[in-house]
Amino acid sequence: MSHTIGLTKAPKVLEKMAVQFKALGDNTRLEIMMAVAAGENAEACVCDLTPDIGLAQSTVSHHLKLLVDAGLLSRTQRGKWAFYALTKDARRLLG
Amino acid sequence: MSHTIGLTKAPKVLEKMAVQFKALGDNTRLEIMMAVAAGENAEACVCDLTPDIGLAQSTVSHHLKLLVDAGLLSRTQRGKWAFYALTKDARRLLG
DNA sequence: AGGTCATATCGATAAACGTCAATGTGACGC
DNA sequence: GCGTCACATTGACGTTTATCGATATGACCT
Repeated sequence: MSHTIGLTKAPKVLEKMAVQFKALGDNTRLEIMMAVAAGENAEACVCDLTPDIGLAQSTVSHHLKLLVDAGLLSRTQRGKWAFYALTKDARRLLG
Repeated sequence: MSHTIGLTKAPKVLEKMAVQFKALGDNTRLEIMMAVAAGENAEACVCDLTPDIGLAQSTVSHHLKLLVDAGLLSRTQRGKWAFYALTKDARRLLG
């Protein structure tokens, strides 16, 4: 048992952590995450998110893609709408 | 009991979270954190960190200041050396 | 097929960021 | 006090990022 609390990670793991932290390291994206979490069934579509966030639809879409790529949001298409929900990683990091 | 898992936070809290996540959202700074955690007594001085990281001393110093400002590292001067250690926030986020 | 609605992508622009070399500061030893 | 060592700060430079408006895609309805 070491005193390092198992904090030392492989470069690949470190890279993923950096991507996820970077994705959450932005006020707008944190607000998006909160808005998604607060949505009905803990999910939300862009049409609900955009007015909440108060930025252009293209900007919100851009942030959503970034969060999905980081593994923090999942995307499900239902009809015309795209629904986003928090992943396990996101709940672990934000809990 | 709500389904939002208490994820909705006050703006001030959100701001602090963003600052901390942003600070950790960089490979170099994550490596610094790991190097500090791996140091003897879970602390390290700039002279030890700089060769580990492989960047200019001024760059390492810059990142250290950023991490201290984010509340993720503490700084203690002992003689000529400045020792850095992980804060509780840092251990919670990296654990 | 054509129209419309929801979302994604593109191109541009301004601000923020990571890095370095050079210089400043502050503590120690002689 | 003077030189030196450890670290911090400054100024500059190229890269990345957040944002927007405009345009493209893709699903539904008639």
